[in-house]
Order: sequence, then C-alpha cells, then structure tokens
Amino acid sequence: MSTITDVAALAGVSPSTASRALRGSGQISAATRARVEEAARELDYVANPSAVRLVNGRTDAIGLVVPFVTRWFFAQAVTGAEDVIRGADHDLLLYNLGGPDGRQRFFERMPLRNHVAGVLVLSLALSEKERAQLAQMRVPLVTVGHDAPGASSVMIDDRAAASTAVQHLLNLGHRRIGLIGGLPEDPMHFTSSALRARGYREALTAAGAPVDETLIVPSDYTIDGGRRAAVRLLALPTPPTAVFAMSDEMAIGAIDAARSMGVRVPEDLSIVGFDDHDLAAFFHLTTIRQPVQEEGREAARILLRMLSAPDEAETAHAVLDTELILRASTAPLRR
Amino acid sequence: MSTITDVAALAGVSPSTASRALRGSGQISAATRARVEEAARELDYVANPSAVRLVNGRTDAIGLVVPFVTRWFFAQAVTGAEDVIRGADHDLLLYNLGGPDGRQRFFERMPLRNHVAGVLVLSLALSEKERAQLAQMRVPLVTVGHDAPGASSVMIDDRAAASTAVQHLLNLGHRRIGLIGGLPEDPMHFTSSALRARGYREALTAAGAPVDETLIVPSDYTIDGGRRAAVRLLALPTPPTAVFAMSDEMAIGAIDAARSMGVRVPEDLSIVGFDDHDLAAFFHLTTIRQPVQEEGREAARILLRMLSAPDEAETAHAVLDTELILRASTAPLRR
DNA sequence: CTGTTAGCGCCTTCAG
DNA sequence: CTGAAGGCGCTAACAG
Repeated sequence: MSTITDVAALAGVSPSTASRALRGSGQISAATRARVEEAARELDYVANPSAVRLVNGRTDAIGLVVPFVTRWFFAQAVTGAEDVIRGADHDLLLYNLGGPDGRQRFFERMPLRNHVAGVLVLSLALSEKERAQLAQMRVPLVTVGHDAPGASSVMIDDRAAASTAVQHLLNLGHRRIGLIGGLPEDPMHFTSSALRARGYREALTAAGAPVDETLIVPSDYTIDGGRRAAVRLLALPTPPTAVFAMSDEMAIGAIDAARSMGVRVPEDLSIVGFDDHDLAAFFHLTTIRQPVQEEGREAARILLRMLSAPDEAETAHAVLDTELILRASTAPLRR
Repeated sequence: MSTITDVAALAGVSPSTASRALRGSGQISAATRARVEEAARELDYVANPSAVRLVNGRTDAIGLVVPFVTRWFFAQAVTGAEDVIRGADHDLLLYNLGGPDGRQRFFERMPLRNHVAGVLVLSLALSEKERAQLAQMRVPLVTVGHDAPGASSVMIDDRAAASTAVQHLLNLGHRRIGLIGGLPEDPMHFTSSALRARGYREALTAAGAPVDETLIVPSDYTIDGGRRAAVRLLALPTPPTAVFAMSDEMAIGAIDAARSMGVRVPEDLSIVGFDDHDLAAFFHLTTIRQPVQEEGREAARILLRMLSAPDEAETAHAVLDTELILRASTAPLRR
C-alpha cells in the first residue's frame, strides 16, 4: 500500500505539498497539482483512513443500531439510512442486536465507543440507563420511532395513526374492536406500541364505545404471534367484529387464524394492519402506511446535519405522515 | 476523551507500562496492573482505534457487501455474518448496493479500499472486472452463493437441490413441469439461478422427460414477478401440471396467480419453492430449505480464519446442505 | 518489571 | 507557492 510519501517522491515534491495538492487545500500551482495527481493515480494511492482520523481527531463512521435486520421494518429503515450515509461518504457500522442478550451485551461493552462520529438507533425504547450510556459517548444521537431526551428523533404520530385505524372501523359500525399489539413488557421496548395503544383507547372513548380489556391482546410483531392473538380473540364468548393489529405481520397472522377457524374476512371480521408491508396488498389488507425508508433517510439526514454543525447543540424532531390505505380486509358491520 | 497518557499519569506510570497493563502483554506486576486498571476505569478510558490501527498497521473492520438488505435472503445472511463478526470483536461496515446504479458506483469508487481487513460479498455473481477490482484491495474475500477464482466461498449445491425439487415432482407423476427462475440477464447476476436451471434440465432429461423451453419463464425473485410468470405458464395451450420456482417469494406469487385464475393448488397445479422463507409454512409450500443464516455465519468464520492466518494463501470452500421440505403444495398428478 | 525512544501515515503550523 | 518540523495516540523495540 503506497503512502503519501511515495506519491510525493514520485511527483518530486514534499509530502506536505502532495497532501495539499490531493485535497485541494492551500495554494498550489496547477502544474504541481497535476503532477501529484498523476503520481497518485499511478500508485493507486488512497489515504490511510486511520492516519487521517488520528490527525484530524475524528472519525467519519456512523453507527447504526438495529434490533433485528431480518424484520421488514428494520430492513427498510436500514436501506434508507444506508443510502443517505453512503451518499455523504461516511462509513456505516452495523450493529444488529438480535434480541435481549445482544442488547445487553451491546450496552455493556458499548463497542461503538470512540469508534463513531454519531449514532442512529432504530426503534428501541431506550431505558434511562441506556440513554445515559449512549449520551456518554458524546456524539450526536438520532432515534427512529422513539423519542429520548437529548437525542434527535424521527417519528410518525403513532397515536393519531392508531386512532385513524380504529376510527375507520368505528365508521363502519364496529363497536367491539380487538387490539393486537406489542407485548406489555416487551424486552425490546418498542415505544410505538404504547402510543398506538393509547390511540386505540382514545378513539374508542371519543366515540363513546367501551374499552374492553379482554379485547386487548399482547403479541410479538410476528405472523405467528398475530395468529395466536387472533385465536384468543375469536375464542371469546363474544368475539370482536373487528381487529386492529399494530403491524401487518400480525394482521396477516390474524387473517390466517380467522380463515382456519372458519371466520370470513371481512364479512365476519374486519382487520386493519399497520406499516403497509410488501405483502399487505397481497393479502388485501387495509392498513396504515408509514414511509419506513424515508424515516431512515430523514434520520440519517438529521444526523449528518448535526455532524456538520456540532456547535449547535440543538436536536431536531421530524414527524412523518402516515396514511390509511383502504383495501378489502374491512367492511361494514353486519347485524 | 482521555488518552493513555492521562491514565498513565493518574496511575503514576509511563504510557507504555499503562499500555502493557491494559492489554495484558509483557510482564507487569499485579500491583501496577491493578493501579492502571483502576485509573482507566476512573477516566472511562477507551483506546482510540485510529491510533491503534495506525501503529499496528491494520484495521479490524470487515466489509459486507449486499445487493438488497430488504430481501429476506440477504437479511438472514447478514444476521448470521454480523453475529460471528461481532463475536470476534471486529467492526462491520455495511454496504448495501441497492440495484445496478449502486453496484456500479461501488465498483467505481471502491469505498472499502484501505478501510477493511477483509470483504464478504453476498450473492453477487462478480464479473471478471469486478473480481479484479476486489482482488486489488489485497484483502481476503469470501463470497456467499457464488464462486470466484481467488476467493473463498460458501455455497449450497444449487444444481442438486433443483434436481431434487424437480425429481420430487417427477416422482409424483408430473411430466410437464414449469420453471420460474432468475432473469437470464439479471443485472445483479445471481449465479445460483443458472445452476438451478441446470439442475432442472438435468432432472428432466435423466427421467426421459422433454425439456420444453416455453415452460421456462424468467422472473425477478419477487412475489409479483412469480405471479406474472405463473400467469404466463397457466395461459399456455397446454399448461404445466407442476412448477418449480427458484425462490419462495416467486412460488407464493405463483400460488396467488393460480388462485385468482381458478386453478387449485395442489389439485390442479403442484408448486415447489426454494429457501424455506418464513412464510413458506404459512402457505403450506413444499420447498427446498437452505440454511441461510448459517451460510452467513460460515462465510464470516472462513473470513476470520483467513485473517488470522494471512500467510496461507489458501481459499476455503464450504458447501452446506439443503433439504426438501414436504408440505401441501404438491400432490400426485391427476389424470 | 518499567521507562525511554521512535515511528505508524498524515496534516497543519511555521518558515521560507 | 513549497518545504521542514512537529504531533495526533498508541505500541514495539530497546534499555535499564
């Protein structure tokens, strides 16, 4: 691997001149610049990033923390963030927690410490202690789907979106509306679950409909979890006539459960999901669309902005729009 | 950010002693070591990785190149690789190509150059030029799902697996068997497509069944692509009685197409997929299971091994097992 | 067992 | 406009 000294030697200049020429800083005669560039090309020179970082006193890598890359939502957000970060020529260090154990290990060891210029955290509700750990790194922090003090955030209005979903069902005449949602003490703490649950309750209350706690079933954001939750709901003495699931995966599980129990969708049971997953259209699922890739992109943009203006200690908070997508999994209540 | 000099000062020793104590190298009295460790803890010291890399002359970051993190297969493989790499305390630089443009940009700029100790490439059939570019970085290279000269690889036996799938259909009495597969000139060049197509042809030929080119329909590994391909097959004057799809996504699309055309699965049409995607069981899909996460893990392991024994220029080649998973999307030919 | 010295590759003063 | 010198933080010899 050739160094800048090699380049300088080949070009017949000093290393500092070579450095200036290559980076376009200072005043350099066009002739020397050309010569240096030619030499660099010839030697296939690329600056050693460790040396550059050491002397500049900063890294340009960005840490991306994600619970599970395999889940649709996270993969989408990663794609958006990655694209923006690459476009700005930063490195992206991926950290996939992969469950409670990985999460604990991460926060214990803080492997990003001293490694990154900024951190992007996808959809983890940070405990106070975790937030403090992250803050201790003294680098800008942006979260997606969760709002932590001292950090910037990109969110959707989970509460309003959930209300909209439930309102849609209420408009169709439904009153007994089930909720399939995040686990109450989810080890991964997705805050959005709590917000969506709140929106659900508020919509019902505002419409004068009772909130029946037996219709609220926790689940784990997987198809199978949605299936189990739906089975429980449909086995109730007075089952709901409609269900709002906090993710499309769970909604799909619910559709499957209904089918296998001889309950027709939407004739006997209306179902609304959340996300507008790739498969939602396939299942004719009415759902709340959220712009997941854009959430990742926007978070990355905010982080880049924070990096370029480090003095301004301000945090930014973006709220992106959601939209109710009407498909064929919901229908008016039949009496 | 405190430096090792701060730690040394606080512990009342020289920086080199502090360094040795912290890294457990050389001979250090238990007393000094304890004092240094205490000082480091107090100052919350973490070595500056750029400085460490600069002096050691190497980075410990590993580059992971993936076409689309959002596709199930890649997300799974990334998860496996990430886990192993993290476990070995290496950084993981993610590079998501995201299509032909991103691919070209990547190979033009080679942003991993001088950044990484090794590279993991997921399921890209590398052109000779691309392979040369990668080789020019002079770091170990491991590919998953593709075999390139000079690189280690982790593969499955795509040809045999495809043969098995087709053989299963032949055993059920089918003779007209459609193939839904990779695009012939897929801009992302997935080699496995070609190998699976070969397996398909060989199985038919070995059984004395004719290979009808009109039954071979290219597609793009998406649900929708599978749907379109199936529609074309089913609209044929003499449609096939069975179909082998090169991915579960495409198989699912085919199931949907059949359903909407009034063709029953498996009574009128048997379908075999490939991958054992999370949704395969959901669709009762008979499929070829491949251990995707394990492919990622094994690739990472091989890379780590290459890094720890850089002298041995040998490449390793792992072939992992696949398995035919029988479900309800295939049935004997009805006459 | 510990301190001193030198240098990894680069960039940024500071002099010319 | 260009070169020399110094130092970023750390570790590997080399002396003690």
